[in-house]
Order: sequence, then C-alpha cells, then structure tokens
Amino acid sequence: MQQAKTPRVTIQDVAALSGLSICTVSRALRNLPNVSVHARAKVDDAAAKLGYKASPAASRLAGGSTGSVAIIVPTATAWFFAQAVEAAEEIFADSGYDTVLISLRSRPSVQHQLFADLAGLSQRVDGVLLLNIALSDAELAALAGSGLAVASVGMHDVPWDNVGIDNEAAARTATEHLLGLGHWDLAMLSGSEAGEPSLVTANERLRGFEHALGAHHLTVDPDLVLAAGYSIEGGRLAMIELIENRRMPSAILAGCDETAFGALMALRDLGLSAPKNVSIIGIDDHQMSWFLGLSTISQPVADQGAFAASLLIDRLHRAGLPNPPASHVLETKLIARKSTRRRR
Amino acid sequence: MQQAKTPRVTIQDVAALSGLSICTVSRALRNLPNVSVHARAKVDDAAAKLGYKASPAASRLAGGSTGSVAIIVPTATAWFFAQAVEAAEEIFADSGYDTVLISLRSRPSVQHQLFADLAGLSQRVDGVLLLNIALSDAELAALAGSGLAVASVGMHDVPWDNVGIDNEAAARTATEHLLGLGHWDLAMLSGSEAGEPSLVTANERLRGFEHALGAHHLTVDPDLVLAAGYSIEGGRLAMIELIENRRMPSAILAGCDETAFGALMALRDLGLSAPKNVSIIGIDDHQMSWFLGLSTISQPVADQGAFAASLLIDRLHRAGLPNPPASHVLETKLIARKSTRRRR
DNA sequence: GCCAATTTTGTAAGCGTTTACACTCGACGT
DNA sequence: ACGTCGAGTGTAAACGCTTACAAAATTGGC
Repeated sequence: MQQAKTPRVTIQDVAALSGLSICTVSRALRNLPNVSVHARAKVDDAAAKLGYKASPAASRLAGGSTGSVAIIVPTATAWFFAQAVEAAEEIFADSGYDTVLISLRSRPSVQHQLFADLAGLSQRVDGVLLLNIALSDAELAALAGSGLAVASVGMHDVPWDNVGIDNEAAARTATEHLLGLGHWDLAMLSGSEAGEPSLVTANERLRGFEHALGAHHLTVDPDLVLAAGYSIEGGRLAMIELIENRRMPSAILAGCDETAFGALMALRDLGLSAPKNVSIIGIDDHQMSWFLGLSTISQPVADQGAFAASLLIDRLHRAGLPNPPASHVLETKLIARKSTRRRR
Repeated sequence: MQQAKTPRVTIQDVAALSGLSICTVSRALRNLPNVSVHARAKVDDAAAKLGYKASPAASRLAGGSTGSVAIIVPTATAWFFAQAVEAAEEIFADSGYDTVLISLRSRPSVQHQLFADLAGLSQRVDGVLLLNIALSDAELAALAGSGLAVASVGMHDVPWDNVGIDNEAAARTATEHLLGLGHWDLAMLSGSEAGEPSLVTANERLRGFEHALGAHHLTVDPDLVLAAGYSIEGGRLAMIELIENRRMPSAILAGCDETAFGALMALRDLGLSAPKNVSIIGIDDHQMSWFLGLSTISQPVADQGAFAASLLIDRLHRAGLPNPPASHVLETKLIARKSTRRRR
C-alpha cells in the first residue's frame, strides 16, 4: 500500500482557517501573552480541526524548541537505569517530547565527546536528564552554561533539580537491621572501586555502614570491608576473597543487590548459604531480590526517573522564571526477606 | 561559568573558507555525485578545520535528513530489550545518529497512537528499528509506505530487513537436550498467553517442543503444556499449577529463562529443587541464568540489536537503491548448566 | 581547433517556524 | 476632544539547509 501523500498542514493553513495572521497563530499556540481570548479560541479551534502539529525542525530552526529531551545514562543495560529510563520516557512522551537516549556505555571517551559538543547537543534537544553521571567541575559548568534545561537523578551539589535517595541513611538502616538481629561482626562489600562512575553513591553507603556501627560503639574491621564494584561478578569475587583470605563475618552488607547476588553465588559454590552461614542484606531491591529472598533496602527507582523527568518538563515549560533548583530525596524502605535472620 | 556564545559555524562559513559556493559544499558534504575530487577535498578540509556539523533542524526542514532514528520497544525494562537497545544505540551513535527511544509500555493505545501519526514520526526521524513488535496488517502497510527506513529484530514476513533467531530450532534443541538426558515425560511452560506481544515467538517455541517430541515418537501430554507468559510470576504460577493440579514431569522446557526462574522459585517454595526433583531448561540465556545455574539456549541479544541497527544505517546511506530486504537468522547455542541432569 | 555533450559550479527560491518591529485601535487622563 | 499608552495584530526578515535551474567549465568527436 502506497500511502497517500498527506500535504502537511502548516501554520499557514491554521492561519487561513482561523482568519488570523501566522504570527498570531504562532503566539496563540505557544500560549504567549498578547493574544485576545477570542483569537486564542479561534486558533485552538482551527488547529484542532486541522490536526495541526508544529514542525519541530522548522520550530527549532527559527529559534524555538526541538520538542525532544535527552536522557543520559552510564549504561542502558543495568536494571536500575532501564527502569528509570522507561519511567522518564513515559513522562516525556506524555508531555509531547521525544526522548533521545544517550548511553555513555561506561566509556569516559564517550562522555568526553558528548560534553565537548554541548552546543551541538543543545541544538538537538531542549533539555537533558542525567542519571547518576559523575561530572567533572568543567563538565558541570559547561552544562550549566549551555542553555539546556537540566535535571538529574542521584547526583549531588548540582545547580539544577535533582532527585535521589539518602544513600547513607539506606546503608545505615540496612546495617541497623543486621545489628538489631544480634549481629555485631559485620562486613561490607562496598561498591567503591576505581573507575566506577557511581563512586559517590558507594562512598555514601560505606559511610552509612560506618556510622551505624559507630552509633553502637562498634568499630569497623578494615579486613571486613572489601571493594566489590556494583556487579555480580564483583560481589562474587569479593565474597571469595572474604572467605578465603579474611574471615567469615556473622553478617554482610552488600553495596547493592547485584553485589549481594554475587556473594550469594560464591556462597553456594562453596556449599554454604544465607542466612544459614551468614546473613546478607543488599540495597536497591532489584527485581531479582524478591525472587532470591534477599533482604534489602528498596528505593523507588521508577519514581525517581519519573519525578526528575517531570521536574525537567516543568523547567522547560516555565523557562525563564527564576525558580531555584531544588534537591528532592525520596524514601527508602527496609525489606526483610529470607537472607537475614537472628544470630544464634 | 557562563559559556561563551559560540556563533555557530554554518555552511556559509565552510563555503567561504573553501572558496566554493554553499551549494557545492552541501553536495560535497553529503557525498552526492557531480562534485570534483578537488572541490570535495577542499570542502572536507574546510569543514574539518571549522568543526562544522550541519544543523539537523535546517537540514530536515529543507528536505534532508533528521540525523536520528527511533527504536521502538514493547517495554524498555525487560532484560532482552535493554540489551538490544544499548547495542543498537552504540551503532547509531557511532554512525552519527541520535537514538530516540519509544517504549510502547505494553500498552496497545500507545502503539495505536504512534501508528496513527507515522507522518509526524517520519518528520522527526529518518528510520525506525522495531524490536519484537506485533504489527497488524494495516500498521505494517502504513509503515512500509511511510517513507521511513525500517529494520527489525525478531519479526517475520516483513518487507524490510530483519534479524532474529530460529525460535523453533532453539526450542527443539532444548527439548532434545532433555530427551538426550533420558527424560521422556516432558512439560512445557509456554510463553503463549493472551495479550502478550511476543505471541509469535512463543508459538514457534511451542512448535519446536512438539516437533522434537514428535521426532522421537513421543506425544505431548496436553496436561503438561501450560501458558505461563514471559514473566517470572507467570512461570511461578504455572509451576504451582503444574505440581498441584497436573502432575510432576521428569523435565521441563520453560518458554524463556524468566519463566524458568519463576518455576525454580515455585519449586524452592515447595521444598523442591532442580535438577533434583525435575530438570529445567530455559531459552534466552538471561544474565541471571548463569548465576542460577540454569541450563538454557543462548541467543546473541546484543548482536541482534547491533546487526539490525547496522542494516538500518545501511539502508539510510544507500537510500533508493533497490537492494531487496533480507532476513538474517543468528545462531543459538545450548548451554548446559546445573538445572538439568540425566534421568535416574 | 570548433561545437555539442557532459560535467561541475553557482544563484536563488523555498522549507515552516519565530520574532523584531510597525501598525491599528480603543481606553484613558486632562 | 486630543494626544498617549498599551493591548492586539500583521509584515517581513531571519534561521541554515536542500535543490531546481541556470551558468560556466570541461570533455570529446571530427
């Protein structure tokens, strides 16, 4: 079937139908001031009747908006990001924006390239949503000065809207859960590892662990804090290292659920298991955690993406208004499942 | 830091520097014929020197390309799609295209809306990559006639390039693995379920199961074929149904790994396990399958996304050439792990 | 060497918006 | 009544590119 060539309805058509000038139509459609209610009604009517949609290309070229926003993720495959991206995409789509996905693929060079051409980017999108991107000062400044609307998830001290969780509190809660179960000989498989972009998060969680112990007048045994990265394999390796070269603690806080999965796997391979030989709790409430019965701290992943997205849209809509950037922290919640239990 | 307002380098600048006309520059940059090698060299040189990038908006408006492609997915959160999307995005980015992500969010209304305005879409992107989208005849026709370049993953009988796997063969191989282990009393937790978009895939896999049994002169027991959907929860429920209201087979083929996860979970909740009480094999080689020791049939997920993406880019580059659409099927491979073992 | 055929190059007219600026027209103060 | 002001509207010039079409330069055949 060859599709009938629809002769694109332009702003001209709307102007003609409404009996007004192109200029007035343009203003009315964009809700600019200085348009009489009467004219506005006529225009809206005509536009609706014709099913008119402004051409993003023409709009952009003439200095208007592109009608699309970018989501920048460290990697699109991780559960957390996929989740947040989908939620944000939904908000964007519902607001009439296209979502352009930019994955850094954990490669610094890609990030460099991207930030080297922010001018190019700002020509293609109206705003960007950053998900857990580690920014250099220069990058941050460049972005802030690029004219792009910006919002982010899981970032700190940024001059734009941000939404995230309190990682330190999450780790503290998790640790206290362990403590409350009578465990006092605690290990942490921290996410911290050279090269990891989520360094900040990982450090915060480590701090939460330390503070919780401190609050109970316990000291952390350096032997029981290992860098595991935020991956299954990292968790597995760290767990093996812990058992073979350090010593088995009575309970473990994993930097994130994936780390915990790796630990669980190592345990199983050694003929051990949680909570029998050791209690394990993670952070994130990964989709699979429920499946594996992993105790964890849940965070509202989709909500963070959606919330940040809507903040970005807000900015886009009331561009220019001073409206100081705000930082929103969302709630986390302890989910006790089967991988932790009272110390014998 | 306020960014210095770069006074955008336009095609004019390139023309001036190269001492040629705008028109020649435009042609040279797009590798059109009728440009002398000499001119081409000068232009490329000047463009490089100036770091010139054509404005997508202006280009599009004047009838050129938008420099972006859309990836359409049923849902962005599923492991398979996240994987394929990232791989495709990499290809697109490397080819200089922006990737706009469109998730149908498993909602038919979103799909309707999208296909109702293909003209609008074709104004914003040059091509689309479809991932496992179930298309009505009308939608297929509309897309084919939209002028958009199209490629897809996991689809059938489409008038554009497609890459996928042989689902029937995959299921057959899996089934034969079970058969080869001495199991003959086989159940299948099929992906087929009303409302699922991947119906086709599911049916093919079911057929593979049946054919494998048939080839060994075995008949499939209707009691042992349950609809489970392509989800963990579906697998769990189906497994419970199987055990409580049907009967325990000696081995199970799960429609996909997620289904198998659910089955494994149900088993565990009932104090049973694989392969002790029943052998289980899945299809997909989900990231977690390795972790869980699930035997499965692996398919090259990222490769499919990347391959389809590159086919799409190819189309875009040599637009117009007849070049008939081709269907590529990628290899699958049996991965025997710990969830299957020889029948006692 | 000359003219037609064939490249190669340039000119200028869009593409569909936005926006600076000019204009019209009542309302208002005096 | 009369100039002033401001809200509402229109005119026309960008925006940066593509592309007919025309012009110029090159080629080739005799």
